[in-house]
Amino acid sequence: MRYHKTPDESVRRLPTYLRALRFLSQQGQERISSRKLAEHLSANPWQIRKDFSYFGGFGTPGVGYDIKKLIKQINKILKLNAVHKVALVGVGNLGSAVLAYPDFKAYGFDIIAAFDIDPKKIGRKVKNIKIEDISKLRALKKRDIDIAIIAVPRGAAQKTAGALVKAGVSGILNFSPCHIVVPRKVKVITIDIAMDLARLPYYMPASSIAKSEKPKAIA
Amino acid sequence: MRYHKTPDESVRRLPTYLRALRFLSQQGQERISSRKLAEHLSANPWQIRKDFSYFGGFGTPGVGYDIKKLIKQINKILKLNAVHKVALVGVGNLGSAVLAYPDFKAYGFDIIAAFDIDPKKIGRKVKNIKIEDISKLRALKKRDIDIAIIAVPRGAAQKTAGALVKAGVSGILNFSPCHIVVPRKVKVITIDIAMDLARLPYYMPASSIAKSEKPKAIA
DNA sequence: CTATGTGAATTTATTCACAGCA
DNA sequence: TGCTGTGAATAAATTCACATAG
Repeated sequence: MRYHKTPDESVRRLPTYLRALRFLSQQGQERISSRKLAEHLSANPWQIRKDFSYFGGFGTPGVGYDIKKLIKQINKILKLNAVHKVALVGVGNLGSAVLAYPDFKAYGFDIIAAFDIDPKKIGRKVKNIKIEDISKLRALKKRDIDIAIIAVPRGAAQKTAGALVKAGVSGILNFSPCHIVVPRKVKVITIDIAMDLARLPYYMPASSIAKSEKPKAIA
Repeated sequence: MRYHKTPDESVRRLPTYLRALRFLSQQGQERISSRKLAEHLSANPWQIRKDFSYFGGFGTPGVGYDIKKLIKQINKILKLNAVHKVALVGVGNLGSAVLAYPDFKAYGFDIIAAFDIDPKKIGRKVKNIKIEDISKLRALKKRDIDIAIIAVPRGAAQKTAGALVKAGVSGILNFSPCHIVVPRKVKVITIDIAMDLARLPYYMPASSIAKSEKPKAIA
């Protein structure tokens, strides 16, 4: 393996490989070829092999990949082989759904703290986690929390992000529908459901779009 | 403007431009330069200009872009200038959060139907929408619904997708944590929260990762 | 004979640099 | 002068093709 800057796109694909491999492993499968894995994901075999090769090649020529071993390797690459303690900020509709999301544990994420600004919510327990006052947000680092999930209204998102950075997190998953600015050392991934929905119609055939148009024609 | 195949990446960025422009417009701003817009988004001016140029260039040299006009243009490109009627399938934690998500209306999406398999939920009203039996899912087309949101458990996702395709939708936003297969003419965008969270640690400095590791060292 | 791993070729996307308009 | 729009240059990602290992 020569020197390669790993494409960001490869990193983006690794979790989906992981998801598929975990599924196959649970089905009792022990080995898989890049071709079979590609079929399973609607992807191409050479893409998968290339992606793995950036990190060193984990397969056996003529045989394929050992699923369990591959899972371990990907976990290691993605730094998922240590448990990550996570704080949730904002226990509204979306925040509550996040708390109930079943898959986090499987990938090594443990939500151990939740914060809200609403006095009616503070002190209540959701999914065995006591909701704390958002003003108690400092010193997450002392509690070993390095990742936070922001699920507060748009107007509070940037302030929350600032507080989280001060509190020492180095990764943020942002569900608030806005761009947030943080120091370079902190990684933010924003999920804005409306943004994803908004690019769906572009790919849909025009004929399929229901004709209930607003009268907003462009000259 | 010559012939260009528009990069998919440009299409992915358009909704975020739209989000920023809507915000600026609400603040009462009427014009903006690519430089200022870029600052607002932590992006580069030339990227923004290039993105717009794929669709024809909407600005005035020496002046900048008329925000309202630009919003209309982007809406048109993304086919958001007609209302899209949307069905939600699966009214669990995440589905309920989606129903309550405030921004859909602003982008022209109207969730007018919700389906679930749980008899206890069927018939109940959530956010003014009566939950229907999932078996009633056929003929969404007749109700002018061209987009569906899947928020059912993993095991039911592929079956649901198949039913939706049969029912005539041509766009699917999939929240179930799995890859789903549909005919080429149907566009699927999958949001798997765990997948996004799973690539966060990769970008975090190793020193920041709490050392509560599982004893799963690789040889 | 099968399936990986990887340089090289190709395609796609980003960045630059500047011509031309207001 | 200030800012857009866009060819050309550069960089990044994907795909190919095949040498190599089991």
